[in-house]
Amino acid sequence: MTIRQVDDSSKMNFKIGCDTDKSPCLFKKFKTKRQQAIAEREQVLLCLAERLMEEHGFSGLTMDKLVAACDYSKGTVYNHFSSKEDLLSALCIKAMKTELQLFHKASNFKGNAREKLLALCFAYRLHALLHPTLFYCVLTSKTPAVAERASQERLDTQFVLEQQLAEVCNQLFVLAMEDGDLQGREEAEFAQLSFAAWAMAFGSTALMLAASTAQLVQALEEEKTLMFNMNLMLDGMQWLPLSSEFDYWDSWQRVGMEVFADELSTLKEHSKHSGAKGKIT
Amino acid sequence: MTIRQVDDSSKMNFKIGCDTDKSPCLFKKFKTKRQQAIAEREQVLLCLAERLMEEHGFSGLTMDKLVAACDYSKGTVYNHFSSKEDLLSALCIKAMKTELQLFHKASNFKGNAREKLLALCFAYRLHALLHPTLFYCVLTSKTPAVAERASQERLDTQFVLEQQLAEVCNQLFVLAMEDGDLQGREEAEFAQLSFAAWAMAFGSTALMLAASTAQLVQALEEEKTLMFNMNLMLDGMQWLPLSSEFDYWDSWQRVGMEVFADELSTLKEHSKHSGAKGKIT
DNA sequence: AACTATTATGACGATTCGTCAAGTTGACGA
DNA sequence: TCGTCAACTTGACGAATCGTCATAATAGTT
Repeated sequence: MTIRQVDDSSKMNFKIGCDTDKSPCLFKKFKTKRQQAIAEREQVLLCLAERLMEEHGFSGLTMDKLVAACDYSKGTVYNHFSSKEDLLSALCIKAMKTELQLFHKASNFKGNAREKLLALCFAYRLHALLHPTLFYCVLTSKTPAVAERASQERLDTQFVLEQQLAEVCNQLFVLAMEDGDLQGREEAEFAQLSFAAWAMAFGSTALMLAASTAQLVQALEEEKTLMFNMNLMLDGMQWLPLSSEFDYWDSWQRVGMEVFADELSTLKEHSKHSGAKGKIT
Repeated sequence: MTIRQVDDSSKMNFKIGCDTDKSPCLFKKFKTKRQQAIAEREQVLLCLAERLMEEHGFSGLTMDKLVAACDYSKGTVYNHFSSKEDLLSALCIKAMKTELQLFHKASNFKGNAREKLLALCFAYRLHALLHPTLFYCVLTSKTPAVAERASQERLDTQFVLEQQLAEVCNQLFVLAMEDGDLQGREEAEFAQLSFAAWAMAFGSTALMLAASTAQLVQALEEEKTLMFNMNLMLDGMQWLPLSSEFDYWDSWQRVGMEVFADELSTLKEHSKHSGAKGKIT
């Protein structure tokens, strides 16, 4: 199997088994029970960190608090995450993984290519609403302040996940092309079009999440706004069928009922318990 | 003792270019020289803070460092900014004010309504490139972690500025309607359409600024991407003339040459001195 | 059991945030 | 010019946090 990492002896003492699971389809390839236990503990720590952040807000996540909340000492925690930024980066990875799962679920929606893309956007917004703190976490991880202090391994993982997320979107353009819904576009343009879709979904979602700006758009129906914006842009791409000749609001609602019923009820439950909007502080 | 608007004739700042009450609280009327001096000092502190952030990065801005860098004591600095978040909020206001100035400049571009909207986007991107750290600053200020600890007065100012920025955009929709370039839209829809434009401009700009995602779009021509995305969406709105029948790339370049020549040369100068991209850490 | 490589511990120094009691300033009236 | 007092300034301080490292504990091997 894999050769043991004997080479880098200087780091050996300080780095524990940061699981080298760059490949998502992972065999758990741990030599010892010990490393296995360490990897499992990392997941426990991450869940704890996520809970701390959801409860006490974004700035309420502290290495000291995490240490106090778990059964291990500071040194042990620092063996897993070399800095607070590294922890953030790990949380970002966790968020992207669940996002990817939602994406895969969304692309199973039965419908034409454009409906599937809307389903993807539905998943994107759903994820942001379910985990608003993690959404900010992903944003923050792009900041150089974080990126510069995160371990290279995690940065690589982030990059891979980003590509996988983008690939799900790209495939829909290929599908639309095959179905004849998108004409006169070169395959080389797909990256550009895909980026446009991503930018619109991200921009709309992020702005709607931001509290103060919400005052400006409170007159709008938040639920419909993302779909509305995406439709504007997809019409601009001449992606058939156009929104004037197809009831995408019906599709949007069906995505919620047919694919994400569980998540939506969780969301309702959640917002009942904790006020109007998820706390992010 | 509260004689408010009596002594303004003696304190009038004769600024070239009729500055009536556009900026809400910059040129207030001060009762005493002392308060005048304090207000001026606040501007000095803000400039210092901005420089600290540009030099040492986003996380390099510290109250302690600011205190060390200026000639005043900690208590005095805290008299101006009640917390680090309040300072961030003040920087955000500063950023939005310069952005508003760029917006006004942009709307003077000679052309049809859609060209003017593109000019606005040009200004938006320009501002982000000129002050990447301030761009992140504005983003961060929307975060509850910051908003909850900023003074109410600053939050109000932010809200006013936000409305003014949005109003510049809204006016272009009115203009397009009057010119017959946008048909079949109710005025009630303007807020929605304006939000869509804002979301697209913000999403595209923010994603392109984020370092790691830039790897995904490095194949694209960054310079053209924002314009491309905006055109997709504006075509979707049926905002005439459509991009298929008008050379907006020419307009885009003319905006740079005719309106923002100075800023562009500053930008080039800046990027020469300090590597490829602005540091944000 | 003894030995060694790996992991765990928590006290510690360094930074940073924000406060406050004591000291200083300056506008104003006498 | 001087005294007064409200407003402003100062910097030492306590609390919280970050990250390190010498030392203790443990698992695996002989």
